[in-house]
Amino acid sequence: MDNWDEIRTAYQVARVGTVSGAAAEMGVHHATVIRHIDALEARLGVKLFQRHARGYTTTEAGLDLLQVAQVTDDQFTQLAGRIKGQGAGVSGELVVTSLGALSQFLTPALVSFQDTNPDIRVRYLTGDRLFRLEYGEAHVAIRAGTMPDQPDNVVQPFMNMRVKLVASDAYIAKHGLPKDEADLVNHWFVAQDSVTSRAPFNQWLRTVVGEDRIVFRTTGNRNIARAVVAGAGIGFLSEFEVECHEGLREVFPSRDDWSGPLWLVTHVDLHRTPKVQAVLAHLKSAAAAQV
Amino acid sequence: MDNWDEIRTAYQVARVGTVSGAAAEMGVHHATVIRHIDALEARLGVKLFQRHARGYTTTEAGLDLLQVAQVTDDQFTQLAGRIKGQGAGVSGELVVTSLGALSQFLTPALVSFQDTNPDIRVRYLTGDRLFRLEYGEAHVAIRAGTMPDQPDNVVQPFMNMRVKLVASDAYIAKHGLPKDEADLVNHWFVAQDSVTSRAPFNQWLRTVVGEDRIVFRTTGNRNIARAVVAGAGIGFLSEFEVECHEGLREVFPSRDDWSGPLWLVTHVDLHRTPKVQAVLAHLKSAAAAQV
DNA sequence: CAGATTCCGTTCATAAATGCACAGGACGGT
DNA sequence: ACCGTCCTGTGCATTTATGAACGGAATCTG
Repeated sequence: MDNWDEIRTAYQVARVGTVSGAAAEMGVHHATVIRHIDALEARLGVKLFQRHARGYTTTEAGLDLLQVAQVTDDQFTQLAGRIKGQGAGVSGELVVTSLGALSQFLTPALVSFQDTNPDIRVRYLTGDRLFRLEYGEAHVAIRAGTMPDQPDNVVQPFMNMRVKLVASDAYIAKHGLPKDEADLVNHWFVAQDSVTSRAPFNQWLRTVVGEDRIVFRTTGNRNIARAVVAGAGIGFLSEFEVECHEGLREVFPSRDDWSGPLWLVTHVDLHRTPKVQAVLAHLKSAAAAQV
Repeated sequence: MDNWDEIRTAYQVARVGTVSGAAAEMGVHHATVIRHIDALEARLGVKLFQRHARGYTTTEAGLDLLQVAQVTDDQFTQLAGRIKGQGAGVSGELVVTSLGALSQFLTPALVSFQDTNPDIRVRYLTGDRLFRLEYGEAHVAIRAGTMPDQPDNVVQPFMNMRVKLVASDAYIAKHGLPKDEADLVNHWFVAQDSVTSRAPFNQWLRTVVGEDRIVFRTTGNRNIARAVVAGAGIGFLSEFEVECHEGLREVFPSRDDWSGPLWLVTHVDLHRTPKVQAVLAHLKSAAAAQV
């Protein structure tokens, strides 16, 4: 049973009772209606209508089709309403993904967004692997580093993630504070496990101190924070993470060339929808308030 | 929400996950699939899919469409099965119409037909007005008189309705039996009210006896039978009606030129269906058994 | 009873949808 | 790192479906 348009034509004829009435209803020529009916009946091998001078009256088969197609028509009308409304309003699911390090900042921003848009259901995904926008895994992604250049992605600058070089009180009690940059080579550090990290502060660290001074390597910002707190060494933490740990002190004032840009990335197919636009605006205003 | 074919295309894409897969499924070119999706999305104003190199993945709107169209597809498949099966099998409603005079013969024939086809629901309509096949009021009609020549009707000879010239015992006791045809002018008759009746036996009666010998006219074969039984006069009754009344005697042996042909009439749109063919065969065999 | 209306049904010109061929990109295996 | 495969996307030729016009039949109406 392919060719649903012919079913729709037959439905209209069964509903209205005449070919010309159905043709006017659908805005097509009545010859088209006749052709659809003939084709459908030929394929089914059963007459759906009895033709006479006053119009078409349904056979039993046509009556069956009428009832089924009536339901279908209602279903499709409701579906169209839902889809159009969904595109217009700000509702449904909203999936945002980012590096785990940003959860301190993003979580409250997303909560307040959900608060102002009660029809939204937020899913905030963080993880080591990159969630891919092009597979529909997220509506909005926050990416760090150099500007992404995926062809189907819409990229906007978001904010700078300030990082601070901090040490715990326990570490300072044991090794003291570095006097200046040159003194850093005499200290111990905690850093990202991946040697190839392209984050600006990691590159800076690699140029200033040798690899042998990095005594603790781990994966994930959370583990780095724990290691710093435990006194394993000096390390870079985002300003959000510094705020939520006790006993951390900044060993140097933040340098601008440490901070890497963050990008708001959306898929081109979703970028124009009001929902995505709304959350983008909300996140940007939250970022502005942060500074 | 017109153009149900595009919905079907979108449904297949949502189900399969790729444009080319859906195109192969439907036996069309993948360019057609792309065009359908684009047109549907443009009309809805919402993206149904996110495009990427591995295929199409549904958005929320596309998922909604998938679920609705899935139901529709099932419904249409079942509908096609019902309609095709209905065309193939002998089931459903069967509407037969005839003159009331034939109910004595037709009713048992239709009962036995329903007995051998339990899925049949018989509606046997008799009435003064002619039920019109072209409006779908009946599947099969039994007509008397000259061969009908409606353009959309299929006409087959059915049987000859034997009529007998009978009188009641009460009449015979009063007036005696006619000795021969010439003696008929001395008797009294019961006949159809309509002077213009074209039934052969009525025409014969008009030529043999004068109008003034017809002392009782009424409408409907049933009333004629009652008048004859009551002794009002001699009258023509079908052989079926003679059988079910007591005290009637044939005044002459039946003449062949009294009997008028009966016709089985079906609408051309229904004539080829197995159901109609089955009932036609059954009625013909019943007529043959009658003779 | 005759004109007017409203249907259906068919033929031919036209517009629209379809198929084809090719290009470009992404992914996976060797 | 390269090649093969599978996917999407687009311009062009063709088939297909559609629209316009006419004819015919039945019904309604005054």
